[in-house]
Amino acid sequence: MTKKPSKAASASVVHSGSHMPEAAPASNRATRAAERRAAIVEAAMEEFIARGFAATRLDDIARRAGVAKGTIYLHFKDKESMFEELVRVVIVPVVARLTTLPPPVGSVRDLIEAFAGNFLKEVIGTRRGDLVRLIVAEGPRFPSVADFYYREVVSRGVAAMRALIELGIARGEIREKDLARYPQILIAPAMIAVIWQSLFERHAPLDARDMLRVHLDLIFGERRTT
Amino acid sequence: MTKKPSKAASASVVHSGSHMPEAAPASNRATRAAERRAAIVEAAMEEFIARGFAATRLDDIARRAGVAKGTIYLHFKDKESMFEELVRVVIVPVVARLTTLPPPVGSVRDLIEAFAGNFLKEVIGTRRGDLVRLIVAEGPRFPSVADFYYREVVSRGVAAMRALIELGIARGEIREKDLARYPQILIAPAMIAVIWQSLFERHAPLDARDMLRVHLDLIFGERRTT
Amino acid sequence: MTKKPSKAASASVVHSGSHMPEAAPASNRATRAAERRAAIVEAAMEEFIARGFAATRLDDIARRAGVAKGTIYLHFKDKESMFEELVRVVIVPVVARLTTLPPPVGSVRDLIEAFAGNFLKEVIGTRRGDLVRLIVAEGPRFPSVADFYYREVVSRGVAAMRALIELGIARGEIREKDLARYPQILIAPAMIAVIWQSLFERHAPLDARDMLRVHLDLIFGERRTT
Amino acid sequence: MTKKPSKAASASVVHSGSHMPEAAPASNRATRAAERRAAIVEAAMEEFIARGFAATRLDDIARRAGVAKGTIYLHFKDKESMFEELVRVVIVPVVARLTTLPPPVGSVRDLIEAFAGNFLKEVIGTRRGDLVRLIVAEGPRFPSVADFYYREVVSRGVAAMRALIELGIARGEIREKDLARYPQILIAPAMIAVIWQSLFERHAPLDARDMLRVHLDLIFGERRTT
DNA sequence: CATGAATGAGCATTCATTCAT
DNA sequence: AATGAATGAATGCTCATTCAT
Repeated sequence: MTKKPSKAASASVVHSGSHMPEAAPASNRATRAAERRAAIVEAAMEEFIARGFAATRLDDIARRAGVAKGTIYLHFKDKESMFEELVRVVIVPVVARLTTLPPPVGSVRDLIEAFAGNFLKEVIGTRRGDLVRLIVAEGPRFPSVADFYYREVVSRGVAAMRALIELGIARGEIREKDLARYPQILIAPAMIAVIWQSLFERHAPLDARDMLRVHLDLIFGERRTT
Repeated sequence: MTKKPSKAASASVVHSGSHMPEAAPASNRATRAAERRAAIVEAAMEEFIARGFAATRLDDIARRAGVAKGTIYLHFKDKESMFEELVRVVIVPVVARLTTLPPPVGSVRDLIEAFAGNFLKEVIGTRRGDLVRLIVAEGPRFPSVADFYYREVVSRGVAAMRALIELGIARGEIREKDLARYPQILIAPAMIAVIWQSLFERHAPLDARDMLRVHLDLIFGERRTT
Repeated sequence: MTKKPSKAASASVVHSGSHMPEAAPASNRATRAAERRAAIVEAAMEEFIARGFAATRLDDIARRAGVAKGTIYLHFKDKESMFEELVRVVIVPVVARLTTLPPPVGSVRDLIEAFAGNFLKEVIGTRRGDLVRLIVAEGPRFPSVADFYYREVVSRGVAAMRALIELGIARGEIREKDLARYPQILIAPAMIAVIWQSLFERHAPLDARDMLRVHLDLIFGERRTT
Repeated sequence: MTKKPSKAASASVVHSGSHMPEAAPASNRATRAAERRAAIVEAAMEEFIARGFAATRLDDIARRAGVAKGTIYLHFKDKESMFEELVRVVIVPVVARLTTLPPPVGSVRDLIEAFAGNFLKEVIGTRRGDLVRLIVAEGPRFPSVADFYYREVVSRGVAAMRALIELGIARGEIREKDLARYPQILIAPAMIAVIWQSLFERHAPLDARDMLRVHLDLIFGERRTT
């Protein structure tokens, strides 16, 4: 019935950040295919986040993407590989962006605060945050997804945090030396914030930015000047 | 063929802590019914944890519980309410146990360490830890579960932690006064440990106990004597 | 809608020859299951014969058998194994009957005529004849069916015919000694008759009985008295 | 990837016997179209023989023919009419060849042996033999194919055989006068040989040539000289 | 109460056919 | 003419739920 349901008008997770001149018609074959594929990925992510892998219907994805059901199979082998590729496609640019840290000028705390700011803006409370929860939810049934996520995001993030922590210790900004062994502690409140937004936001709103600040105070000692 | 698969011999999550006289033969009607119900809950939890709500088949639950499929419907209205009741049934005794804190003798750090010890033993890396991940996974599709979990576990846990933090601040054990506004920070590494066990244990084992100790050092200042 | 579509009233291929007292109610669980299974086999055979394996819809089989689609899967793993088992179930009793030849009294020609008479009555122009054509049609795609058919029917039939031919040669009834090397020649017109009925009956009716008689005249020499 | 799979290099069934000057470049529009059509027919026959009508995918035909899927629809209305036309196109030249019998010099047996030799070389164990089996398989679902096959092949073949048999009877070569009423008996072993090759060759190889010789011995009396 | 055979709505996937390029 | 991306009806199979025994 409703052929083109306005194509998920919300800000695209997939394309955000791309700088290609979308204004131009640019409707050659390859472009159209890429657009459709992106629409499918976008729609699939919405549905998977909202319902989980097993409960998501390809019919709904197709409808939301504005394509026919069969079209999905022109781009993905089956539902499972769609899910797996989807995670890759969405995660990779985020990682790329987050790991492009500003040059190490200023204090370690400044660096970490910049990182946290990015995270707050790009992940917490966004579709991407929901995706993190989705990975937590489906990881055990999709080892390849868990593997990918560990390899591309977690291990890198842990390594980056460890490097910063060691720098902070060397410069005397961080007192607790054992922290370098558990960079997870540095990240934990941010992860909790992500999950909290998904599950409990309506029960008790959480000021993630303020919480992260308090957490950094705990690690670096309270700041004299805000 | 394999009709009665010996009912998942592992330590029951459901009954631990119950004090009903199981020793007695007690094969009256009511007892038998209660046993069956417990077996179903136990089996359902295993299956839901392993596959998620949507992908779990009642057939498998019945087989694991050693009952017929129809029997499940004598105890639960349908799959959804089974899941919802299941979470209640499993969560309640855990909460009861965790909140039965020892009397506030000794330092606040000692109290929190006792709590963390319990958590390490009873939750992290156990079936109950998996249940937490399951709630994170299915929460958005089961508002009643998320509501229940928030009300019974999260809000209580947060309140309890806040009380302890305030006590610690009052006694001078904790320096960071803002921490009382975000007890989540205190709990975050424990939650991360729970999730880490489920998803990344095989990629990189995590010494949760040691990590929690480091985290407490961060909050209370390093301990002079271990 | 049409719940019980009168269950293919035609003479059952599956049960024909059984002498169980169907008059009795006899509706215990096992009996009912066997009846349903038989109904499915019956219906499946009709559909497979009429449309071939690939073009047959399980929906139609179910409707014709008077059961729900899911019921089929209580009895057969999938469409393929249903087809394979079906051939076995239908073929076996036919083989049993045909190989129960009358005791070798009288001439070899009498024996073979008795056999041909059976074949005319039980196979040519019947559902079972159609099944033979179906096996010819689907054999290449179902090696297991071709294997089974060769092992249970063809090799036995060839061996039995060879024994009769050798007996006929020994007794001087058959002159052509090389015939023992190709019992297929003896059977060939009967097979042609089977196929002719399926394909060309409406173009040119074939008196199979008379044709087989002429063929035997060819082999044994013309009969003096019919 | 493998766009043009070199077009099934084996001897073409479709073109064999054609005398068009393929050597010339001859790339005008009409010729190119005819070549494509021939490639499609060739590919379609391979696929239909291998999988049967219903299980054959146009995709596979197109790939094998080295054309795009849509191109098939420039030559054929749909899958059904492609199958129907295909049978015509392939059968006609075979019939033409087989019915071009050598002038009736020598004995009737010689004529029939010449015919059998042709059949052995051109049909039994070849792609065309498979096509016969395909017609047997799909005939009931394609009355037009069965009609065509009966009209063009079967009725002509039967008439030709009958003429030969009557000649043989008249000349005293054939004793069994009733044979003229059932020319099918003359052809039956050849048909059985065709089917045997398709289905049971790997179970028990059949020397078709020798079998046909024995069959002729049966009809004509054993030959004095080989 | 307990059972498990039976049901049928629901869904992933396929593939003949169309049509814009 | 030729292409192949797109379509969507069709179909095999699953599984939550029911109910006669």
